[in-house]
Amino acid sequence: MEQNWPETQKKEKPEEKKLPALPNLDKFKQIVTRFSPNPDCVLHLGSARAIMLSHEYARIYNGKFILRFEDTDPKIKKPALEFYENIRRDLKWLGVQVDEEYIQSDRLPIYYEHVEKLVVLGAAYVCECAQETFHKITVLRQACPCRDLSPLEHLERWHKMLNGDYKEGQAVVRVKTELDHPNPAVRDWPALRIIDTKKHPHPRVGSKYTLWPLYNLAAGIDDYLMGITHIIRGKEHYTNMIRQKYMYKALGWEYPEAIHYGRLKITDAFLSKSKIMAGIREGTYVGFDDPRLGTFAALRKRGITSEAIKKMIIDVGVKANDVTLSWENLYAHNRKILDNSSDRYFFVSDPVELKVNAIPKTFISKIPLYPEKPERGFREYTITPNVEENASSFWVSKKDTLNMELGKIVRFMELFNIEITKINQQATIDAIEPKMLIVEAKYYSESYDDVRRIKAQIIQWIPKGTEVNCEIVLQNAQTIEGFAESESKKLKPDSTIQFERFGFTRIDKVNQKLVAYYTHK
RNA sequence: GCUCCGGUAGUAUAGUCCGGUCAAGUAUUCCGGCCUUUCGAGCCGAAGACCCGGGUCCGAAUCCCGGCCGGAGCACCA
Repeated sequence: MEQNWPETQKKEKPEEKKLPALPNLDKFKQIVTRFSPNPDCVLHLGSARAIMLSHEYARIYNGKFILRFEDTDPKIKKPALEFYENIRRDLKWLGVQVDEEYIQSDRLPIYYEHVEKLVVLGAAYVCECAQETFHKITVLRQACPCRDLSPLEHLERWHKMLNGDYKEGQAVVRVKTELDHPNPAVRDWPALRIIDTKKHPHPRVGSKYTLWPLYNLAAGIDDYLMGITHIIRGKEHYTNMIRQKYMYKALGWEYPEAIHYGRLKITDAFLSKSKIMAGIREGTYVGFDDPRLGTFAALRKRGITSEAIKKMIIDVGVKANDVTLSWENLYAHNRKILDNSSDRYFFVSDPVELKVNAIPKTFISKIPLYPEKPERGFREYTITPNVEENASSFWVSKKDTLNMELGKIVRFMELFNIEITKINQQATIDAIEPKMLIVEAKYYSESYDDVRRIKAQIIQWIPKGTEVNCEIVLQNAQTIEGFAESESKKLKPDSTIQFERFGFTRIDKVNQKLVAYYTHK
């Protein structure tokens, strides 16, 4: 026992938050969890709880994690081929190891078998009532005309269903519950219906089947057959557990442990499939990875790491109340990860030309990629003043010129100090186009120590002529244009860096132009 | 409307089952300071919460009742 179930709640130091122990562990030989998405959309942060918690528990207990595609609605929540692979890719990115994978559209005969069994047992029946009629009757806690027919008659109806004698909407299989159950939604729930797959072909199996299980039948049977010990899913499924328990009882099965957590939202992001899909269709979003979306694809593109998401989810835990996460919280986790793995580079936004005169010699600036760890290397720039004027021009951020005034000493980081000799009226700078600003300075001194005491502003600089055009895409999809230093051309797409005094970004494209996505400060 | 579930600082969470050690812990945010050739990291400090009202009890964040607020379900969706 002790070995099988490592401690989940060690007292120790309160360093890493741990998940609470799963209930009734000793009832099971091996813990089995599952994540069961409908491949009708991409995955987003709203699914993170189900994924991370289910997977994490499987790993903690040396159990098994199953991915199950629930693609049994070819009509309303129609799956699409692209999303199966998409979901697998997202899970991989999230660091999830799938031990087994199932696709429900491959398993229809299994569901049919169980339906037949339930019908024979008298635990399910084929109902020919119109939907509306059925509800009118059950609201009154009464049996519909079909319910009390003999199992034999229902078996006959069932075979008619299999034969295709009914058309869409003409019959439905219901699982018997209790007609006086306080919640009308539980009373004789529908388990399987007919879909005209000539009109609505399934993306994987086309028109091969017309009888399709509903959620409670398919998920309920699969959870049992796959040996799921702990179901971790959203609280919208709470009533489904109650419904399914009737079927389990009829079949003599024991229902797994079920944990229902609350909805997860994040401020200002759309975490609803329908809104995402609508936005894509209408062209509001450039794609599933549009930075405004809460999809994993978008988060990935923005440089949010899966480790940060995992930490966040473990932090949130399994409570039944809804949570509205703040981006700041996610960023804090992510920053800790990125800070260590990201090299530092220079970026100037709204570049302003700054000419430095009276440069006494050629300077070679070796700038560490990561100041605290020189062993990570350097990038190097040589500043050679022109012979006519001993001058050289640089690009600096307009933002930084806002603080400049005549006579002020400013340090070019890791290069030299300058004194401002010419600049537009301070009050007007803000309104002037960066290109129209005229800023000049003269060389002041080289050593950092010279300006340390006066706390001179330390700014980023890029030698004119070496700049790389750079576009930074923000979370709101707006972009910032500027220049990055030339060494940034060596960066690989998908790496994350920090543009000093600007923020962390993920490199998206390195061509003529550098395209980066802003991650966070 | 009916059936469930939940309400601890800005955000999230611990504690609630088995009332006292909780004048409420932690993370993050915010604020102040230190450090730093980044407005990042790190360090120190400060601020900030038990939905409301009754009841039980020597004692309630924890138990009971009522209210308020929030969420979910009430599909031939998942």
